[in-house]
Amino acid sequence: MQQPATKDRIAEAADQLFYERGFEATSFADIAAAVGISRGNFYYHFKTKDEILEAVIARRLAATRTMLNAWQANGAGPEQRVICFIRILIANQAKITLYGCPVGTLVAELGKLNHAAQDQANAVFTLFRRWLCRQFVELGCGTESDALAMHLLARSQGAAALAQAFGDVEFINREVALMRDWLKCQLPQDHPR
Amino acid sequence: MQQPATKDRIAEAADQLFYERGFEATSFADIAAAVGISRGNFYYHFKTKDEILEAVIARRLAATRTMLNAWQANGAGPEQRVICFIRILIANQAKITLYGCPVGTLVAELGKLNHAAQDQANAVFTLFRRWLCRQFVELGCGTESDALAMHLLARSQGAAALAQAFGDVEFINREVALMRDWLKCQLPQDHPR
DNA sequence: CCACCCCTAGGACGTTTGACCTAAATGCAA
DNA sequence: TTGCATTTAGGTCAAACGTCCTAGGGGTGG
Repeated sequence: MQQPATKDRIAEAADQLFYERGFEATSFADIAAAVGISRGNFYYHFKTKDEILEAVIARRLAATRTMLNAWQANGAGPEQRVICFIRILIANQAKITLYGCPVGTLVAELGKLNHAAQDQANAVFTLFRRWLCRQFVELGCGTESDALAMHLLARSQGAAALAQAFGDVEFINREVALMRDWLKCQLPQDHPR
Repeated sequence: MQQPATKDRIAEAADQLFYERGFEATSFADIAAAVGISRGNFYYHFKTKDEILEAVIARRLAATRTMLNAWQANGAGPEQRVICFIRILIANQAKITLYGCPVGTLVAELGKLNHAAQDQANAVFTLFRRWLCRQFVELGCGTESDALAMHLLARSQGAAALAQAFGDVEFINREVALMRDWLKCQLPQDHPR
């Protein structure tokens, strides 16, 4: 059945365009042109723009879940798993320098105008937050775990934001190194401040 | 002469609306309605939307310069001055939780569509960067000073981004506390507190 | 008193947007 | 074959957008 093919191609193109140009700045015509289909076909699959947004967010949620599950199952310990998270910044260096963090910029944009899908977009953050929290729990950080997860998320967001602002790829590497140093200091042995 | 009055009122209203709703999402009519003037009068003062954006950025640049100069002149040492910077997050807690960082969100938005004014908006970041760098130099951090400034900027951006995403005011307080702790650790040992 | 000019008001323009519709073509499956 | 899902190409619509124009108000200077 080719039903999912076109619908997925639309969601994929919309995903990319929403990331590169923003949600509001991307028009139906832009997406249709990117996929190479007619506007009519477009409405056959998605009736409103918000529907596309939901599909895009669902896509990102699924992709994030898959990635986190893969890390969870690859046999490494929690510290290595957190390092996997930190390394996302390096893996996506080029795009982050150009467009910032896909999650952060979308949440920020939707939040500015109280868009209904803001909570859904935020769910991606929550996914990372809970996953990171679990890693810190396994590392023995106890009740501090959620705070550590939030702090690491914030560091990532900040690194992405400034890398985009200054177009500085190298800055990401420096921040990643600092995060890895910070992570070492959060291990139970030297945890107490 | 009251010539600047209306022009400034427009820039002020646009500044606020660009912050709360974003640049693209704010229309001429929105700004005109906020100021209480007609769209025609509007065009008399600003011929294009980009002109308003430039005025808004100029406003923010001036306000930032004034703020930094005030801190520079208030007699405190460089460490206290950096703490002044960190405290911006607390002073603007409520708005940041709702709309994020004014500088960061604008730069991110303009960057997404290669807007010509992106560099001007970035200048606000550069202002903070250089000012912070000077403080760290005075603290004796030497060649690391600029890196420390960038790092602190990133931490602020991250704190603002996540506070907005999760609508969590308290998170800002925790990040501010962490930044102050971090700042203490950056002081060379021989530097008196 | 008149002329001038800064300021303001309100409407008109051309375009684009998201949304909707239609009629017909294509292809696959029962 | 019939039937259904998919795709195409095009047009329409109201609303909103940035932009632009003109007419008039109101004070100052000559």
